[in-house]
Amino acid sequence: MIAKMRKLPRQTRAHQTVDFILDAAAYILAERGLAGFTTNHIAERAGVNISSLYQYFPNKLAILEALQTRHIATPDDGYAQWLERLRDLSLEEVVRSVVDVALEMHAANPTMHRLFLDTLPRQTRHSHDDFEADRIARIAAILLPKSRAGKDPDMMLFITRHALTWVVHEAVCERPEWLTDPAFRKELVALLVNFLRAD
Amino acid sequence: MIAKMRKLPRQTRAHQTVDFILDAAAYILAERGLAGFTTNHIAERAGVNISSLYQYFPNKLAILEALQTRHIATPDDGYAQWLERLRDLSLEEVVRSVVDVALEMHAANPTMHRLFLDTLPRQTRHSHDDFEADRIARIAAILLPKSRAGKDPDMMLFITRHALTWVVHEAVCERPEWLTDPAFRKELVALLVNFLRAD
Amino acid sequence: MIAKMRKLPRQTRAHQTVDFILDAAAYILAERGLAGFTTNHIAERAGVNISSLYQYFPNKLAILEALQTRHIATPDDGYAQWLERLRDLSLEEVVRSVVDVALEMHAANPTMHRLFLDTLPRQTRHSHDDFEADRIARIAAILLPKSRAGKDPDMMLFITRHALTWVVHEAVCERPEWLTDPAFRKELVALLVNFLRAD
Amino acid sequence: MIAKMRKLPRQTRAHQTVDFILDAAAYILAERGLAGFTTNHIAERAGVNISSLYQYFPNKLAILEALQTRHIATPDDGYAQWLERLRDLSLEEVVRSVVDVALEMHAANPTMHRLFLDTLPRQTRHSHDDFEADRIARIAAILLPKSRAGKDPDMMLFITRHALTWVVHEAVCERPEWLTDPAFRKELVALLVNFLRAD
DNA sequence: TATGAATGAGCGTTCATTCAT
DNA sequence: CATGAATGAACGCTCATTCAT
Repeated sequence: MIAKMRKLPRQTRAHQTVDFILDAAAYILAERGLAGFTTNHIAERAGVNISSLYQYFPNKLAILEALQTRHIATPDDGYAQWLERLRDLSLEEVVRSVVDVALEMHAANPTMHRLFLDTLPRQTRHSHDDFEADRIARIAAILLPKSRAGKDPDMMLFITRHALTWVVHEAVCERPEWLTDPAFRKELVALLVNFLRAD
Repeated sequence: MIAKMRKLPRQTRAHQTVDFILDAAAYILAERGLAGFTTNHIAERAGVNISSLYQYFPNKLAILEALQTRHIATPDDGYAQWLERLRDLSLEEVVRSVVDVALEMHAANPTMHRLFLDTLPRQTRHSHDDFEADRIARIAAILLPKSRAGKDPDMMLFITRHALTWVVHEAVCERPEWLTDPAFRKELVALLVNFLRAD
Repeated sequence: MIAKMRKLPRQTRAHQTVDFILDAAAYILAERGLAGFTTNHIAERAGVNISSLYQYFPNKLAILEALQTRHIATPDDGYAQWLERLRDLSLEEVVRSVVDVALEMHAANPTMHRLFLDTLPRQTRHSHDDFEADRIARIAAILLPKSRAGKDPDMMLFITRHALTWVVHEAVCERPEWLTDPAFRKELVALLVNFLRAD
Repeated sequence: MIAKMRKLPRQTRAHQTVDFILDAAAYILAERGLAGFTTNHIAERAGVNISSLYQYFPNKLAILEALQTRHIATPDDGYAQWLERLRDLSLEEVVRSVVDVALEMHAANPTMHRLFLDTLPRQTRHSHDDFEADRIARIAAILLPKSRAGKDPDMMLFITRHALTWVVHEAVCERPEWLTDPAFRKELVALLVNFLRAD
């Protein structure tokens, strides 16, 4: 968010402007899709002049990225601690915790998550997934030692990661109510635990 | 492919033209993404006049859809028979068979599959997935009786379906070589069987 | 109609083709206006191939002209005789006769006449009016000697001619039922007779 | 002119742009007819970017309408007063006054009036004539009581209105010099007075 | 800092017309 | 004689972006 912005807003008024723009951008993206996602429309909807928009964002893509970035919780200290605590838990407890986090993350603002999943092609989709991947990778590093010894740990990791991610993603799009349903959480845990624990 | 075409090519020359157009469309989509997917570029690349393009396709979207349709194997008689034969198999055997089919389908032309997954947003993606969904749904109807009794069969089905689909999709995009790797197939089977068979 | 056609249809089948084309042209003109009056649409509506159309008409304009020509009664022998007979009548009788002819001409196919008046700009409107003008001019040559001596006979003629023509035209467009109403005819006669006769 | 514009020009520079566009539009319409009346040509001739044109006019038709509107004198207070004064005049004086106004209106800018009459089909012609119709209708309300009692007053009105309008229109197109010729005015008055006063 | 005005490249699409069969 | 296929020029219009106030 910082990296790609032309200049940082120094006054609160400017902060507002940026927020207006991003809100408008979200609205436009939702309402008219990626094709209708035009700087002119965004500016108009935001009630700011198109030139003002370009004062904060160097180009259209930057808006899209800022939009995505705004909805990813940046990992903080709490995260590191949480990660640390996982080490001492059982496989099932770890998985349960991970699944919980994934569900919570998406349950927080499912419409926004869905927006990106629905309108953006894979290529355009922002680091979001990278972030997630990274986190899950770290977690996996904790998980693997607790799991059966598969031939190719990378492969197990890959499957675990994407199965979880995408089943949640599909739920975001098609069964958002499940995101807070304990039964769903239980099934997800079953899916992963049984896979990792092995036969 | 037929449905959405403006008029059917009658002469072989015309058939060629349509093929050129679709080939070019694939090329353009791969090379410049959905944003660069313009009728003018497609026509130019195809070496046909833009008007010829519009003689066969009523608009841009139709080309995209034709492109997707061209790469879906239409279920045939063999499919029905195969489906029938599943009934008498064990859970594990059924899953194995299903996973095999999924892998084969994508292994056949992974670049093409990836093309769509990478460049098209969910919304634009054609019935392909619907097809797949339908098939997997039928299969699931066979699978469920052989599985543990979950609280919500719909949920189990949902998870099974998307876990398989998307792990394969991600493999298409990032580990295409796995599509023919027996180890990958074995892990996938493990994922699903252990989930369905229960805890 | 003959003059501008590329080749004369020799067989009855060809005659039909030409008729189909003109019928379709009329339909298209009525339904989509002059802007939608395209050779492709006409051919399609006529059920003939576009190339066949071009075998009979050298270009689009020719169709439009043929269409207009088809609906002008070409002056024949009866006309000359009728004209001759006018010479011996009184002013009022002549005017009555002229008004009758004008009304009959337009009453015959008012929708067609209206079509041209509504959709074609003055410039594009075919010789129709020229024809009419010519006839009315001849008639005027008979009328004038029977009328008062105005300062500028050309002017009187101009006014008489256009007043009649356009009042009828407007009636065609907005009060087609008047075209056969004796009261309307009587008023038109009054308009012209009182103008020509008097003070 | 205001109604159909996308946004109002705020700076004088913008005002100029709009004027340039309308001037160019008039030129193009005159020079190449309605068929050649393309937004690209207009913009080029106006020396402004095509996008600027679209910033002020939502589409091609709007330009045409603005062009027509620009040349209709909007009825003002003077008009109402003039109308009032007619009430106390004799039939002949009223008609004379009305004819005068009609002639003056068209004499003011005959080429412009001709432009519309020649190039635009009836359907496309703007409210101009409606305006005129409305005014003449009001006037007719004053005229009729002073006239003979015809069977169908609506019919008399119709004839009076269109005879005047179209004879003037034809004069605009073919005898513009007559618009200021007292003889022409006298003949027009004769046409209408003798019709209304009756036989 | 924010606004109105301007711009050029390009897009999707249709048209009148001609060529090959 | 009639058809299917092809073509190039043009059209209306929008986009992301920059300049002048």
